[in-house]
Amino acid sequence: MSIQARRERERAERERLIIEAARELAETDGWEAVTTRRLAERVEYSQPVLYSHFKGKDAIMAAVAVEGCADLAAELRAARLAAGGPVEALAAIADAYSSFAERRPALYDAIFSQRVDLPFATPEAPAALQAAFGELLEAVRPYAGDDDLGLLTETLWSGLHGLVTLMRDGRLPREAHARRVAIFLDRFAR
Amino acid sequence: MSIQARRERERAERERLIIEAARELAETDGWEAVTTRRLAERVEYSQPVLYSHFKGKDAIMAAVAVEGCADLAAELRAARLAAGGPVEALAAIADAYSSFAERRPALYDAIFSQRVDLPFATPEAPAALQAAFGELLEAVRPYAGDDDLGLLTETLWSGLHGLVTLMRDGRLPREAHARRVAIFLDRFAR
DNA sequence: GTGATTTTTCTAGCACCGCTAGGAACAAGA
DNA sequence: TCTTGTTCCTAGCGGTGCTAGAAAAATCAC
Repeated sequence: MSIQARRERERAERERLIIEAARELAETDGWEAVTTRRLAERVEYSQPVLYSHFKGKDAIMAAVAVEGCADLAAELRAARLAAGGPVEALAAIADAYSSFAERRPALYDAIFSQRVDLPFATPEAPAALQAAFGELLEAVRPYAGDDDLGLLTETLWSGLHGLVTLMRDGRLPREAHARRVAIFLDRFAR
Repeated sequence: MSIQARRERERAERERLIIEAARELAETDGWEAVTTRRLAERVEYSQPVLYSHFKGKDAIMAAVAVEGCADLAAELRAARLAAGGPVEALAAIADAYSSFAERRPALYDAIFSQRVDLPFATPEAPAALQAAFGELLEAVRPYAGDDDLGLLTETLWSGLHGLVTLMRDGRLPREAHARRVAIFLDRFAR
């Protein structure tokens, strides 16, 4: 019995190791540098062990995404709680969102851009993801008015996502990002 | 003299052939199916000829993107001109934008999502791209108020882009898309 | 402790990718 | 018809994700 437990513990440890290696590699060199070979080398195992933990590279990315989402949720929460009133909270959460995307692009991409099969807008969505969305939702609540709160939050999220992604891959001038966000929030909350 | 001209004409023709093949393949099977080998087979030349026309696969995608952008610009323009007043025009253009992204996902991705080095927010940006942006700009103009028209247009664009991309890759429930767009436009124009 | 069995892990390789060097085939001019 | 210059293809490089089957290690039975 105990030996089975030890084995499972070791397996879980190694799984963590893989996820961390993937995240580190992605954050330093970008996702295109995250290959199964490099990953295997990092964790000091051969390639096939990765496939005993994850179905494939996509699943590894998904795992990294879920973890990263917890970080995002925490940052959003901190920003929201530190703010004085509803106006500041909305601005703070938008700022935290942008900041996360800028500081941790690889993580942001894994969560929101890369094609990776995570359940999103369903009850089966990872808790961290729901938590992050929940933070946005609370910031939006004061502005809901007659609109559906969930849909309105999704709209805010989409707006931020669009602003951030188009800016980050060079389709919108970076220097005006803050002003665009300000305009967006102003209209959103008006 | 004439022989040189014929050669250049043939070259241009073949270049068109490559771009069309890439677009078709991308639109039917997705960009991941567009490989230099398959492309070469389609145009009935060997792989290396592609590289005598384009610097690499990215450049081919960029060429497809520019072409596709002309289509988008035309559709946006048609939608805008067919609309009665400013309110209808904004709704129509948002609808046309969404519709383009849904009907021609591969094209949309090449233009707005894939990492492809096109000059965007500069004077050197392809004319088609500027034309598409210009259509958005005209639709936004009546709503500018005290805001900078360019920035405001970028914000609208970002919002639509976010809504469309998150919906299209399964991160937002598809069925509520129209309602989200409506909410967004309502707040945007309020 | 020793042999059999089960589990884990690695070696080697598949089919594919983008891209390119170097030689063969072709077309143009003498 | 022969030479020259251009065009184009064959073959191959180093890489990718992923997997079958052998080797090694750990566990169990005696």
